[in-house]
Amino acid sequence: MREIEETLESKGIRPTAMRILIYKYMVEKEIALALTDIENAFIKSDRTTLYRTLKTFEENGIVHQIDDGTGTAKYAICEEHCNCELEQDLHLHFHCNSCDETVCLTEHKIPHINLPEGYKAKDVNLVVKGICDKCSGQ
Amino acid sequence: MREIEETLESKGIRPTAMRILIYKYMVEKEIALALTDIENAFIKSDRTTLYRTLKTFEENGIVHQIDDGTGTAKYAICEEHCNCELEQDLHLHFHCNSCDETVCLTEHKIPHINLPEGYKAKDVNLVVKGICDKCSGQ
DNA sequence: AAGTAGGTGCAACAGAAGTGCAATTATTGA
DNA sequence: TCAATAATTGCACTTCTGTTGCACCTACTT
Ligand SMILES: [Mn+2]
Ligand SMILES: [Mn+2]
Ligand SMILES: [Zn+2]
Ligand SMILES: [Zn+2]
Repeated sequence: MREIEETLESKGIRPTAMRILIYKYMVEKEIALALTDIENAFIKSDRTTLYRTLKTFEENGIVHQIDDGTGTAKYAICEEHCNCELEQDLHLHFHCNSCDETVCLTEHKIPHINLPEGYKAKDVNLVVKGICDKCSGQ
Repeated sequence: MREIEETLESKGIRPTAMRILIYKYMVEKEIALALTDIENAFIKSDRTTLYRTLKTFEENGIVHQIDDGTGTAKYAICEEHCNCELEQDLHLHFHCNSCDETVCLTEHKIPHINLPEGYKAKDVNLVVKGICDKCSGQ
């Protein structure tokens, strides 16, 4: 708890009760979460607060946003020393068509992509869809 | 014109006036288009018609849908012998942060991605963002 | 020409994202 | 300590994209 407070403070944001709870929840879940997911977990709090909390987290490099192709944005806690606010977040994401969960595969970095003449890459997004380990293990 | 009719018929859909015009428009544009883009180009036609036309096109392998990370779906004409209805569409897409256009880089196939034990890939989406050739050439 | 299947237009709805403003809570410093 | 100030939260409302139901129209079939 104290640890989470320090993490938030170290990233320059004030560790309010709400923020600590949301951070804790996201760490425990281990999968990427949509605003709606968090909304359902914190029914006593307002959507806008959760929305702005995620935005603040993102702006301060606490979470990164993931576009997994489902149409709704997902968010996941950044790794310890990730600096995705500065550079791009290089790991790939996996979306399971069976359980509908999206996870960060932080160990799996995105390979270098070469582009035609004149194109300059700033960011790369790689999402693999299929069946996750939990679902294929049945 | 006759050519477009034949293309549509060969894919099993009726070549109505509307469909021919939309197909023609998408071929000429050469970039991936959102429903709204097409809507603005065909103000006399209804959103729903355009929406369902794109859906029909997609279901019959005439266009493929692209999620470029902007939050709105884009559509682009499929290559001559692409069979993205059956397998996944393997080329990568590029979104320019300057002109906001998304293009298919059909020559650039997505490299093989290896996944952790238990994960099974069915589809891969790779989007590179940055500055396109037209915009960097200035 | 009548019947039928497919295509189109209108209206309405759902969900996600985003904004303005007032109320509340936390921090500052006199 | 306590008023002033700044940050955070909650409520209401809007916009945008995607989607569906239903009625009407149009084009093929026999
Ligand atoms: Mn991630
Ligand atoms: Mn493409
Ligand atoms: Zn799964
Ligand atoms: Zn450009």
